[in-house]
Amino acid sequence: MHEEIEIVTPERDEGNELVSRNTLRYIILGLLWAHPMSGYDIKQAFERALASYWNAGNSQIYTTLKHLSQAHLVESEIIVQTARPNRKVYRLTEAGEAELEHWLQEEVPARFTKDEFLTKLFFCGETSDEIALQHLHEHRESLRTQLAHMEWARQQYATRPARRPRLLEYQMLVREYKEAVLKAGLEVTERAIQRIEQEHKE
Amino acid sequence: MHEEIEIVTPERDEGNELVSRNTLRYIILGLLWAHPMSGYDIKQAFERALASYWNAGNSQIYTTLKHLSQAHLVESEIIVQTARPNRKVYRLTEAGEAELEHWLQEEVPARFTKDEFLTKLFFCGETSDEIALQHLHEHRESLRTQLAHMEWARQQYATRPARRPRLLEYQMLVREYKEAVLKAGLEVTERAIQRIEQEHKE
DNA sequence: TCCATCATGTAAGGTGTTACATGATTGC
DNA sequence: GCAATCATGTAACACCTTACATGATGGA
Repeated sequence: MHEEIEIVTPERDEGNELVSRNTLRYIILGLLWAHPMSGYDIKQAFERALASYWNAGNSQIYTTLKHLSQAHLVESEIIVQTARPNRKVYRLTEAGEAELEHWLQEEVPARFTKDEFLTKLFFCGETSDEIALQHLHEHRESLRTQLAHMEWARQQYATRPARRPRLLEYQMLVREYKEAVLKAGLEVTERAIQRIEQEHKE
Repeated sequence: MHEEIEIVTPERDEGNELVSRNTLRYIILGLLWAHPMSGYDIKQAFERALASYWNAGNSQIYTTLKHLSQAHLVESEIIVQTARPNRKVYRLTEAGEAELEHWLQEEVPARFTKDEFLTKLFFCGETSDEIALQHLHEHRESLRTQLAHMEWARQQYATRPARRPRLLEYQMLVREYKEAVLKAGLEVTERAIQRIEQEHKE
């Protein structure tokens, strides 16, 4: 009896484009390129820096690491600890680096956009203005929280001495982008709230 | 021998909140509330009005209609046609209306954001500025196309005589929101392109 | 003749989320 | 004594995408 180890390699079609995108794989490769990390570290990296653009639960992170390992894109080493559970630290293999490089060059696929707030708001004409207002208020709160997080991130980037300035440069650009988009959304939301509240006072 | 018909009703937990969200279900209910429609019509409604906020393929639309039908939230009627394939037109049941109403009142769930462009840009410090620039150029094009579509939609809303002004009001708000967000993204993208191109001329 | 439109679907597989399981240490 | 943190994972399922299947009509 022997274990069958299934080697999962990303499939490419004739045009050398990935059939399945699995963004999470590449995010993990991108993170590991910067530093070798454990699954736990990766989850933390998401929460610190990436969560506004992409996020994943533990379970997905650990299973993806396993897949990457089976595809020989990463390799792991167990760091024995006494007072804490052992850590399984992953690093990129050469194949992993090549894979990441390929993803970075590849065009961003055009995908369906999905925005649950706008989708619900779209149908709010089928219910009362009170309900719509409540959604708008909640959304405003959410945007303010997110903007506060962006401000926090800005300060992090500003104060941290950059060991690798190129990495930081693009992370700051992404932060700037997200902040601008959130602000634009906030303005429209605030105007809408005012407008609807005005109509109801009259 | 008899067929077992599985009645799929949306599950609620004790707090009376939906366990699974299945936004597409509610979008379809929302569309059918306005007019009875066939699957084909729904696909077209997506392309005309909804695609910027949510979209779905044919296959998903037809299977979801089937589910909704099994859950007695919609009912269908076959419209026989001679020169074209028959149409299966769906309309809301009372249970369907109640379900829609419930969804409209329910808070928008906080979910992970996913933005493939920003995610890739985040890692562009790990590759060359040339590659980043190419992504930025492609993204700019995409934003311009989307903005053109928003302008088209604005004109549609402006010229169409509103049979049900409340429905339109919120659709226009959503359009306005999306447009503002796209514009904000375009500005940051254009600034970034200029900045990076400047650096390379020096 | 060839392609687009009308119209409805099935099958398979990839992706993402929730719930669950485990167990020691450190700080309040 | 209780909760949070550290640390890794499995199982089940919900959701989404791609590819495929069918077949008539009408216009370029």
